[in-house]
Amino acid sequence: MTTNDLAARAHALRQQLTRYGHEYYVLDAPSVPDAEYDRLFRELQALENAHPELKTADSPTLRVGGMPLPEFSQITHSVPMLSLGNAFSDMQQDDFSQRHAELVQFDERIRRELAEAPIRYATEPKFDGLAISLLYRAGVLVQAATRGDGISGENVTENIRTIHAIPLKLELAQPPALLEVRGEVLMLKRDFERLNAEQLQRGDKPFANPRNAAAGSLRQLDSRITAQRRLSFYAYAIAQVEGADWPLSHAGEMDWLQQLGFPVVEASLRPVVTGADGLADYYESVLQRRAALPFEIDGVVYKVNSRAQQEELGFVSRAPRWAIAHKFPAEEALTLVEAIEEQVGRTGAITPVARLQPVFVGGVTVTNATLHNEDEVLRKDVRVGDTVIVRRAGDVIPEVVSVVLERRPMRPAAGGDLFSQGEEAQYPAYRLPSHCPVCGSHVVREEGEAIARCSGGLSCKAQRSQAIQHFAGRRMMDIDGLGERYIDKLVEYGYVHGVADLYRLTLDDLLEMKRRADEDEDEGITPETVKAGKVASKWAENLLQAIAASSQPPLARLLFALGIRHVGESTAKTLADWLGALALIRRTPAALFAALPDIGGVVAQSLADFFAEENNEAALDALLHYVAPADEHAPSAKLAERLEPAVLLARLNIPRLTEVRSQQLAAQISGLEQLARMERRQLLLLQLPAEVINALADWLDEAANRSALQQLAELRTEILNSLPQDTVAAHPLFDGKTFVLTGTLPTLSRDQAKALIEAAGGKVAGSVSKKTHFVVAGADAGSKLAKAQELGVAVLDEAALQAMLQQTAGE
DNA sequence: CTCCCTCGAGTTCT
DNA sequence: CTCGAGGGAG
Repeated sequence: MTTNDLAARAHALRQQLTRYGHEYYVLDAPSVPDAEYDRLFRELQALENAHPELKTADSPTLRVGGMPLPEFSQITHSVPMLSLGNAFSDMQQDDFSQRHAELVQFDERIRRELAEAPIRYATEPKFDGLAISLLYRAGVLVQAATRGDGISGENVTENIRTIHAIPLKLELAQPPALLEVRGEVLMLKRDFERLNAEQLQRGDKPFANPRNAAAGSLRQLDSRITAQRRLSFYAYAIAQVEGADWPLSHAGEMDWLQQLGFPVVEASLRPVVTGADGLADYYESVLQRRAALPFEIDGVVYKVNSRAQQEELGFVSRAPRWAIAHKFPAEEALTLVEAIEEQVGRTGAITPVARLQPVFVGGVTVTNATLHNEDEVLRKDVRVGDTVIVRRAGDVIPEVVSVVLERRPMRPAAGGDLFSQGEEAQYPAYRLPSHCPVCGSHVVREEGEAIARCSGGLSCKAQRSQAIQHFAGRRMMDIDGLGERYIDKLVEYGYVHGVADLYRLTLDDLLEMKRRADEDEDEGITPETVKAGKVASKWAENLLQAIAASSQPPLARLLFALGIRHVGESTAKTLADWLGALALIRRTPAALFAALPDIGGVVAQSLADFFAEENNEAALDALLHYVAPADEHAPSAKLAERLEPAVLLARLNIPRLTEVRSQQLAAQISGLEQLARMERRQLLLLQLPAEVINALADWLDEAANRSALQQLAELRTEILNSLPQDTVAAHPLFDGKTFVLTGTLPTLSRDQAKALIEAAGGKVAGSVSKKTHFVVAGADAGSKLAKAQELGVAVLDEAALQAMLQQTAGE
């Protein structure tokens, strides 16, 4: 055969196989026997292997998967994958009338917004699977991504290609230039059961539920494994279309998707209904059919059918206002409280946890449920030995709903006190221990706070171990391979006392620790031990490398990693941006911290306390032997305005000295240094109410206060002198303005645009609110643009932004 | 002083 | 994901 003949044959085979596959997997109506399909498939495979140049992006041979990937790459969604709001309250299984009332409310709200009636709603089941975005260019599947955080997700194209129900190529002579389809990957109940049977046969662990099985299968780096799992897909939305007409209603979208070859849920499960009654009928009917459906669902979804109306309704923060999820009541189960134990968190927070008799609810076996805090336990009056109703709240975290009092071992006497004296003693109400269950330190509950804390600080093993866990976390120092189990052991056996010790660990330490840990848990030495030794040394080498690799973190990550109370990712970034260097941050007094944006009295004091504490100082010094922030810089030029004497005075917590009085005071003195030297009689000359002056004088009479003020003044001068001298004055059009970026800009990346705006004195925020001054929108802008238009916020494109920036040069 | 929003912290299971 | 606390605006 000539090359042309071969190409033609390959093309014909692909067409034939694609058609047969569609008949089999989407239409569920095969027209040829499986053997015939297999024969053609192998012919194409052989042809492509012999002539790799004949391979195409839409070939059915891709369905068997390819080489394992080292990791998934990240993909930014050009249209964010939003989550759906849920306007309905959790309720009992069969509270029909309340459900109806809430639907009427929902429908009324939509009608009010649209000033139109009645409203037509497209409906569909809410699949319990994984949301996926599929991108087709010129009709060929080129990219598939998971939802991730909604903004960016993982590139799972290879795996998605192995799902036969997903077309690799659209059934159109003239496909749209661009089409982005959203839908759900899931595993049918029958495929789930078959997979679990196979898993058991192989001696592998079965999956807890179809959702986990689907997620586990899709997240395989080796797509050949994904190919062996029977995953299904249902499309439910279009995110982008170019080069074709976008249907005018949601139902129209669904019909079009079906024509294009996408599996969509059968028509009787997605009727277009009218008004609250229509929604209620639909809800009840799907609830009835739930068990008989081939896939798992956790509720239904209502969408305003008309796309024009959808646009009119727009978005609120992260969810469309024209689509809403109506979840079925969470499955509940009864179980026994075997014990109530306390966990000690990183900050010392003591959390009571109910240890439950294992019970299968909502797709997983639940054995623990948090009881949050003392008040919560008492409010629900959960006691050891009680039978409780458990459910998985928000679909994830197990929750004790209530106690079944009738089943309490000592039944209360009818009409009388709940318990007689003796019974009360036997089944006592819960009491939070007065001493930490781990280290025995006192448990302290601050006035007005819900949470009680262990006062042991880092001398408490639980807190120390979790402080190290936090330090190693992905968003902090990102030390891979250092899991909870090993950290606990390293602390327990005394290899690690503080975070600095991590950097002193040797290969021998790690292997010894692991050996001891294994001995403690398993019984004795197994024949596997020799083999395990090799695996262990690999693990230990990797870990040492990961630890070494973490020695030059960005300052913000290091600060976050220190685990200072009230200092999370965002506050750490503020500190790094504004103050620039750890050495400066370490000697910054509370008043100066509090002068920074989004840092108030509590956070500022927490910071100052942390760095003043000797143990922390020592630990930090030790750490700095091994770790140096990579991006330290001079304080931000913008700091100057934050260091105004009036601002600092107001943050010193001097009695009676309010914001206004601070300004008046600042105007009358030449600087903080002068104030720090003033005697009472000099203060009396100030133009301020006598009581303010007296309070100020009393405050200054405390030697500690006076020297703190003196030091603050000196530090202020020092910082001002260290500020970059050649700073251009902030751009008047940008200074203090808040910008929000959305969509893809033609030439600038998101980070570049952000840097430009910040350099000009502007602030870049994540979401649009009344306080936003400008929204910079690029291609495929999503909800933020809609929100901006809704709030009447000025919208710029990249060119307009550049033009605004250019005006700096002119001035 | 009172709202509203953002940030921090805690949590379960595979 | 959800709750509570902190920060800042009105």
